[in-house]
Parts: sequence; structure tokens; C-alpha cells
Amino acid sequence: MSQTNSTTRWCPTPEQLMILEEMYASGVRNPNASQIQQITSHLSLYGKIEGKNVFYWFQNHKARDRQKLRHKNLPHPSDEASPPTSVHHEGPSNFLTQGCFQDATSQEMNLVGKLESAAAGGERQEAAVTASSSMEGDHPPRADVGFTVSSCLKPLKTLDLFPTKHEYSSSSSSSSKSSSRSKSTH
Amino acid sequence: MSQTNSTTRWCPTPEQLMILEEMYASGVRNPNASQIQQITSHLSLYGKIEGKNVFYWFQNHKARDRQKLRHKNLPHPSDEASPPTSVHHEGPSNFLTQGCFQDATSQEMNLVGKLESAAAGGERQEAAVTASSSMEGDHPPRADVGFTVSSCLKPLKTLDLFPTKHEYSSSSSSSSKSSSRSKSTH
DNA sequence: GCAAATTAATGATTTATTCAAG
DNA sequence: CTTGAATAAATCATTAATTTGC
Repeated sequence: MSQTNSTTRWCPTPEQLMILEEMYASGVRNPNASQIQQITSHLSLYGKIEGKNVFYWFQNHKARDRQKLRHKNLPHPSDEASPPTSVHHEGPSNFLTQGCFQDATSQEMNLVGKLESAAAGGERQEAAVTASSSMEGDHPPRADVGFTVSSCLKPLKTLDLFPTKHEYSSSSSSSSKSSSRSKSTH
Repeated sequence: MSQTNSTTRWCPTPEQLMILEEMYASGVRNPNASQIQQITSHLSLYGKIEGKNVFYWFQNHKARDRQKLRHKNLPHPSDEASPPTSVHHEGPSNFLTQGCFQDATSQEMNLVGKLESAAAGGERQEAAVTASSSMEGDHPPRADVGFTVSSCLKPLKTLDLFPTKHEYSSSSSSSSKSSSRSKSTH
């Protein structure tokens, strides 16, 4: 059995890539766990894929797109690194920030944690909690944004929806990593 | 390619980390601007550091500690596999109403002002922008691999965007994926 | 023609920043 | 003022293309 997915990283198939790109073009940018689950289930039919892959894909795609776009608009050859006149920046007006430092799996991991647990070719999806309504981070002027994708195959039908449970399943294994990432070269 | 590791992210050195932890252990939790400045000056001798790094470090450390503590105290050995389930946060209105300001307490702003003085201050959030052009004929760097599913009987219908949005998942880690910088098979 | 080495692309992880609720 | 989560940016790591050498 070859660890198709152990040490190897996800290799998007053309079909998957196409669908993902179509979704992205349609406006999908930050799908939730539920959305990711659906997408994953859909794409899993084309090949092995996990929810986290979908999540990462959208994140990377968006970030890179933006980065590239930004690079294009870099006509600032005669300026310095000190824009004193603009007060635009809002710095941490709110001194409250939360994140993580060394170990501690935080934000994305939370979402990914669930994603990597389900889907992946099996029909084991169990995530679905539609609570709020809204779109992703960007909220285009339009209300409904539909993505045009082949909705032909997709056994997905019984999406669970049990919003009445909030138990922690974490094994709480104090994973102490605290190991500085090998900077290597640096 | 090439880790443009120059002035991007603060890399806490062991010495700095040690000192910070010591301070934290001593009871320091939220140092003021003066304190932060002092600490920064002290730590700067061990390596590059900014006031904002110090502040963030304390905030994150504190939050992280509490979060972990919480994990340990939240066994709930009932069921598991309950990913989503929004915990609290019943606010369905998630329309990104960022038009409101809360600069009521200028205390933090005052402090930040100093810390941000030396901050590189790159860009800031620009969300809500680029929304105009939702459809971009942008093509991925990958040339088509020759896969054409044009005949996929795709009715090209516009499915409604999943009405799901921010749904909190307190599951948090428990991801049994050590991951980390492990080479493995290679 | 194929194989090893290099480079580019991209998936996966971590960190930084901001928002919202308590 | 504190905490918690979600997001975006940055970075790392691995895969895949491409180039060069036999």
C-alpha cells in the first residue's frame, strides 16, 4: 500500500485544479470547514485529496495572486522607506492581538485539524455547521456568488448539521515541541 | 528561493527568549511602553528586536499559556469527532462592517505609537479591494496539461454559494500529525 | 536518449495582524 | 482590559519541470 499520502504532499490532478480554479474565479476564497468538506468530497472523486489541501490551496492561491499583482505595481523607484506623511497605517490601534508563538497549534490548524481528519476519499465527512451567512473575507458587492462547476458527480447529499455540541475531543497530549525550527542557512 | 531573511520577521534568539520567559515568570504580564522600551533595549543587545515584538511576545505567551491550560481542563470525554459546532459567538451578522471605529481608549494607541515608530510598517489590510474584478482571465502558470473536460456535460449552472461562514471550531489541535520539520524519506 | 543536478512552482507551516466578544 | 478566533503574509520544504552531462 504505499503511503500515498504520508510523506508525500498532495498532488492536485488537472481535474481538481480546474475545479478549484473555477471556484476561485467564481469568488470563493475562504471556504469554511463545511464548504471545504463539500469541495473535498467533490474533488476526492477525482483523486485523493484532503480538506486541508483545499484550505491551503485557497490560501496560497489568493496570497500568491495578490502578491503577483502587487509586484506588477511596483513603480516606486524613487521613494524611500519612510512615508511620514501618510498616517494611513493603522498599526495595532488595538493592542490586543492573539496568536501563537512556538508550538501551540493555532488558527489554521484548528480548521485544518478537522479537515485532515475527514474526507480524503472516504465518505467520512462529518463536518457541517452552517451558522452564519456571508461570504468569505472579501465581500463583493454582489450578494450571491455562484461558482460554475460541474455538479454532475457528487453523491454528497446528506450534509449533517448538528449544531448542538461543543465538546473537546482533543487528547490533550501536551506536545512539547518548543524546538526552534532549524533555521538552516539563514 | 533564497530566504530573503532580512528584515521580515523577528527571530527570537535563545537569549532573548530566556530573558522574556524569566520576566514572564517573574510576574510581568503587560509591560507598559516604558517597560517595553527598556526590555527592548536590553534584548536588542542579543539580537535584532523591536518593541512590538516584546509586546506581542507577552501577549502571545500569556494567551498561549492560558489556552493550553484550558485544553487540559477541558477533557469532556464524551464523544468526539464533533468538529464544528459553533461554540458561542452567535452573531450571525458577519457582514464585515469594518466601518466602525473603536478608538475610544487611546491608551493602547499611545503605546503603539511608540512601538510602531521603528516598525517597518509594510502594507496593511486591503481587503474589500479588488472586489471589482471578480472574474479574472488569469491563467495559472501551469500550462494546460491537455486535459479537457469540456464534454463533461457541464450544465454550467450557478450553484448558490454555501451560506456558511465563520463557524468556530474549538476542537483545536489534537492533530496527530507531528509534521514539524521532519525530513523523512528523503 | 536517459540521468543527475539545478531551478522554479507550489503545497504546507509558522508568524504577524486585526476583529469581535466577554 | 482580556481572551479567542480568523485571516493574511511570510517562510519553509518538497515536488515537478528544465537544463546540462554522459
